[in-house]
Amino acid sequence: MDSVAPDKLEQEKGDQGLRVTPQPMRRQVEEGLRAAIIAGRFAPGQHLPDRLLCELFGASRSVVREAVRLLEAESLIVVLPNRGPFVAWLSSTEAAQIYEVRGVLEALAGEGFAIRATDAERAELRAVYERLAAAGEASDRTELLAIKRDFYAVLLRGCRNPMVARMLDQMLNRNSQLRATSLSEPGRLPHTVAEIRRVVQAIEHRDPEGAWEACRHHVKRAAAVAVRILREREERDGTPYGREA
Amino acid sequence: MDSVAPDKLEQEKGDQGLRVTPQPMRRQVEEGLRAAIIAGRFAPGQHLPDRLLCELFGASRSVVREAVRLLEAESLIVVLPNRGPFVAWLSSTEAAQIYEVRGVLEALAGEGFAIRATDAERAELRAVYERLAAAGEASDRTELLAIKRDFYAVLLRGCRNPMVARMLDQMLNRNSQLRATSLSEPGRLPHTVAEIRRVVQAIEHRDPEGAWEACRHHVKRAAAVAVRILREREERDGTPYGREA
DNA sequence: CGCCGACGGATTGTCCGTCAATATTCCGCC
DNA sequence: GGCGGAATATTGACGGACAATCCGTCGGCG
Repeated sequence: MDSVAPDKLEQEKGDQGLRVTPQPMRRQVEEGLRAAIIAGRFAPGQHLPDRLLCELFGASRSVVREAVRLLEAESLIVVLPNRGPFVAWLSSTEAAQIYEVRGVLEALAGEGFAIRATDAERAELRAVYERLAAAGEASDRTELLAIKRDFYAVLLRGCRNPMVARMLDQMLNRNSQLRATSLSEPGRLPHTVAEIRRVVQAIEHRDPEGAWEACRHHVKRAAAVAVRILREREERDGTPYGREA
Repeated sequence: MDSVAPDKLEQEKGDQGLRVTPQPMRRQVEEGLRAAIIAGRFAPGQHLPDRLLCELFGASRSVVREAVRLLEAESLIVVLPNRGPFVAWLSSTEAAQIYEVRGVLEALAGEGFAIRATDAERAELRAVYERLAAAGEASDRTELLAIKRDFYAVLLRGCRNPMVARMLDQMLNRNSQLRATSLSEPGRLPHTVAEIRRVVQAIEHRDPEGAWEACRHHVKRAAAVAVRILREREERDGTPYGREA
């Protein structure tokens, strides 16, 4: 059994370089489906027959099924035996657990950023924060979500730990629908801005412990709001997953 | 676009109950392949042509490819475009990053166990620890690895947080080969036992903070040993992945 | 009237054969 | 001996086919 090791091949994904060959079809389906779920274009709990996905993406069943398998591993899709794929949904307890994990990962990312990021990256983070602070209550949700997405993009890049980035990214994807609702909670925005400011300030002072605490604090607050909303919704209409189109 | 939610279906995996229907072939391939990689039956960096996997598991290409996709999402397999799947390998810096993530997750698990585990589970954990303490230097690696696997099984069950369990399980799988080498480091075992004892004691005292610190400390120590060994190995033979049969 | 069971449609799980695109190997040629 | 190109192997993707399973419906029966 030979174990020939590929020579100068990188397994990192960051170095696709100047590669011009198109992504394989599978990736396109995978990314499209992931984006659609994260954006809430499919309702949680919705059934996704592979025939539907086939004609939606214009791909064959093999490709669709492989993409579904990947998203299943990310817990964005749940595959029931002999029933097929469903869009994953969250109960309030699951959401609380996710926030718990997200808290420590985000703290780790903040700490790493404070230690290892470049000055340019610090400035970038500050700039994103300023955009958030400038966005008043008037801004719509999509604007706010975009800013927060950018914030995390900078944070995950600057923390210099692809593993943290991968895991935290999964967590953020997993509760992306929730973030939309918790961000739109009336009166929540000023608190969010203040919490993020603490993170940015700690990072600018190169204070890893401070960044750690600020991140954990922020996630803890966000979790409290999101879980409360989710629990209220569950009490109101009995089902843990939405039914909006 | 209807979004009919399946009624009392659970998406948790823990409740397969008394289900007697055989797992789909795909799961068998997936689990077999995962187990083989974790056990080190394939060398890191080894190429796994799907034809090989097909006749190895007696399955068709579709099944094999879907299983590979899942393991790709777990980072146990790396798929190079137009080259196919390879067994993932670790550089010393990647290993360090994994240990960093594993540290906070394990701390979170320990904390959760201290807070939420039942008395029976505490006793179980203590029992596993006693087995570890009893196993002298004489024991072979497979025995030690089995005990540690049991330890983590109890820990992940008792922490009452399936998300932490999933993530941490992935991390443990990812560096399973490393654990074998770091456990067999001469003189390391007594330290390991002492570190684990601190974890168990803190949990028995229902001291979440103590458990947190003890877990982080244990992982930090294990990381130091593993990364050092890996770095030495890289310096010695230049390649970050083994070539043993 | 309501429950139970059989039938039929729909969907998944799996396999197979085919074809194009790409990577690897090897061989002849200069 | 090095180089270029053909031959081969492997992946990426497609579509059809078939059995097994699940779901809803309909009809029979107590």
